[in-house]
Amino acid sequence: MSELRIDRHDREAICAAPMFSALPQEAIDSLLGQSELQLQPRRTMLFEQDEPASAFYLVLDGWVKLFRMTVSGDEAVVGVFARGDCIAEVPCLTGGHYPVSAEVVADARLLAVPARGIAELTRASPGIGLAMLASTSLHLRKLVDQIEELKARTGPQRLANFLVELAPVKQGPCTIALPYEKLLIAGRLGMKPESLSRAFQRLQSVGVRINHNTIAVGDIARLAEFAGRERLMAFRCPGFRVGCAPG
Amino acid sequence: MSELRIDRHDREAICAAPMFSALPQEAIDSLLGQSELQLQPRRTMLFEQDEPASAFYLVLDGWVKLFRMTVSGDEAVVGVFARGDCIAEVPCLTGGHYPVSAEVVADARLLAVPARGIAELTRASPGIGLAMLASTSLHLRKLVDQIEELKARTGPQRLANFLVELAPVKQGPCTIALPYEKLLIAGRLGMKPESLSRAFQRLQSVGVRINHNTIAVGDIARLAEFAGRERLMAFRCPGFRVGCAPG
DNA sequence: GCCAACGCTTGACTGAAGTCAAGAATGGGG
DNA sequence: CCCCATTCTTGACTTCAGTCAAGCGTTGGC
Repeated sequence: MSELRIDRHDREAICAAPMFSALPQEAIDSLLGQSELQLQPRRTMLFEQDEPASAFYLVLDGWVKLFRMTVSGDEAVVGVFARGDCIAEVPCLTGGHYPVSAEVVADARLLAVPARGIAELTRASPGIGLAMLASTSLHLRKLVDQIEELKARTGPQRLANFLVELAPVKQGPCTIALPYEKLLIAGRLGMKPESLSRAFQRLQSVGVRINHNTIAVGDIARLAEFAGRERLMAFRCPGFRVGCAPG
Repeated sequence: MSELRIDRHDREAICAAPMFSALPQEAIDSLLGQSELQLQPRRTMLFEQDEPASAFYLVLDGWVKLFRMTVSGDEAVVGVFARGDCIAEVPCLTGGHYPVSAEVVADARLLAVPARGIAELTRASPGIGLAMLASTSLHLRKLVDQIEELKARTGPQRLANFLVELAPVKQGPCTIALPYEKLLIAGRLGMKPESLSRAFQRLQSVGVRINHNTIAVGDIARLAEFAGRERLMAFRCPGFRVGCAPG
């Protein structure tokens, strides 16, 4: 729709993406020639689950959420993607359908690469299959990480881990600006907003202060240790009894 | 170790695997020539997480479990693979490390394809990158399915779904033989053996009878419907009270 | 044939997280 | 400016699943 140009800055981001980095310059040029720069406002859909894959996207700015609608109507967030991330390149190349839906959750600038473009390129420059595999490999890892996380960590631990990944430092104190709304963070971490609130509260006991969108961490290393802890059963009150005695 | 031959029957299974099906006959021959047929008994490891990927495996018989050890020492099962399934082809091709560990959980016959073999083949027959992408695409889908399942379904629902996938029919009654031990099924479904036991009990109310390793289902369609239900809060007894009255 | 090991089940209890409902805070739109 | 919608927080309650412990049944070794 809009006449937008790819500037030098964007070009860097594009070339750094795993799926482009292994390609020769002219292959990239060819793809960029067919691609379109899009501005998509928040709350718009890039594509819906089960549609035939017609294009893949590279995020230049903003945030995009990948999710599935479950039978019961609520959504399962599969990932949230930012600048430099590539979305749906696999179904595009294999000629399949999108396995998830994609929604813009913060006004985004995107590079949309049409599927037919890749199909051609594949014949012209055969190495591209391998290049994409590198990209896919990353996605696989992330999904496996997510499964491990869901199976083995509690809500507060997942949140702690999320914060550690966002943190600019490896140890010592720091402050973190939450990248998007808590509603979405909750989805990303596989819990309800109420549970997220409580998870934040719990983290106060390991030196985390919350103020709207900014988080102050006393010691990142301590937070990281908490995230990896073996299913926190801390906070046990010794002589505590519940309800009425039996009999 | 053993001098085993690939018979016609195995060849069929190999050619049907997504990552081989798109390859020309001579490419397959070349790979098979370098590969080794292995017999691996139960409880042996194929590879460990973080080892450099030296070979990938195609399962011809038996069952192989992929998992991760968590910091706390218990394992998160990422998948359980059977005849026709391909394991670890991606890290092999991209020259990375295994992202998970693999253990044989039922005596297995495996085709082990060395990594260097693929590297060569990649240069000789450039389409192979795409072929593998097809295979990878499947893995991605399965992982996404698993994440959705963990996030949106209860234990009994996951079990119901597991049974439905095993069932030979789409509706009506049938009996199912559990493919491996309940201990492993529990892992695969992301719960403890105790919880699995209870999940089986719950399923009795939707027409499931359990007898050791064989499951009798009254109506598969009913079970499938239960699996997709919106977080079963069924089975509430109207006038039921627990424990002692308050005050 | 006995005993130990293992896989599985059961019960009682605890803690984790979803639900429902009510309110505070924020942020546009008219 | 006010109003309404959205987001976030809090509280009370319920359900789900893990833990601990005991018990049953099968299997395999001696």
